Amino acid sequence: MMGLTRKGEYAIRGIIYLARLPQGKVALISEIAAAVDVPQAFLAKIFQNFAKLGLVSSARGTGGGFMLGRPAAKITLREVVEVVEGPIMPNRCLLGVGSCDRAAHCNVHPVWQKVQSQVVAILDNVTIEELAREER
Amino acid sequence: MMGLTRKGEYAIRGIIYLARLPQGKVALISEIAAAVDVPQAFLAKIFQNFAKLGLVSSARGTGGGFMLGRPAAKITLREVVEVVEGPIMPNRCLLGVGSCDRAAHCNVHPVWQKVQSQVVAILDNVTIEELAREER
DNA sequence: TATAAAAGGACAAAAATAGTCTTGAAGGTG
DNA sequence: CACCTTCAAGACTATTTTTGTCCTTTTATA
Repeated sequence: MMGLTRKGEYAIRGIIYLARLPQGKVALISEIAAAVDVPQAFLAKIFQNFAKLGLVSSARGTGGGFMLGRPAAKITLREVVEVVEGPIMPNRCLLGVGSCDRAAHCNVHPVWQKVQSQVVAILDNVTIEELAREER
Repeated sequence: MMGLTRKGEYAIRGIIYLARLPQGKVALISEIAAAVDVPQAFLAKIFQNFAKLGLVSSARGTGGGFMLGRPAAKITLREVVEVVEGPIMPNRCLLGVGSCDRAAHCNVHPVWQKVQSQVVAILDNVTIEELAREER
């Protein structure tokens, strides 16, 4: 329960790979996919999403490829996860008005709200730069 | 992402219904299902799990039905959720040895560990008794 | 123009979720 | 005992989500 899907894992692995590259270096999707052991076409989709959101920048044609769209220290784990998994949402109830007619008189609601904000807070506080650091 | 399934929602609704019953009163699965608006056969499965774990006690035959297996104040939301959804597990990595060969040198790992323990802590601190209280 | 790459869309397979149905077992009642 | 009531258990089915694949188009470079 409450689990990241494979897509989420792949996304994290992929962007960490980019973050570990020397400044200014671009990487082909084929290279990234091979390096982080993810089906290339699947990873390509994920990186398309990244690109649309500006998390990575992409260039086509010879010499093209992907690089981070901004410094790794400015990309949070939350962003990466939410791009592919959607908003962190422990329960439908939290979707908003109308989605849970019970919301008004539902004591469980505030619990999920708390869960959500705690998880968001944790993931917001982790940057890709930290995750990319090689340490032991 | 990170979401409760319908089964989880149903489980919570169902056990709260039980908790709101007067002491010692038993409820038929048909009654509960109608009251909380859940397919009866599906809810029956959920309650079978509850019974196996002792969260509810069940009796067959005329006059049978379900009641809480212990005081609502002694049943945590975490227990209820985990019975039907399995352990709270934001990432496969946390499953244990061998499940993630990256674990040893993976900086993301501790983040999921933190998420897990935070969520568990929240859900452990909420009892069904609290959830069953009618207030406004 | 030919080639290299990402973008985008349609499709397909597999797994998880959500739910049904049928039969069996246990317990009461006349 | 015969019969009815209720939960238990397992097999089955349908739907949705996840996890991919493949093919065509667009953009860029040489």
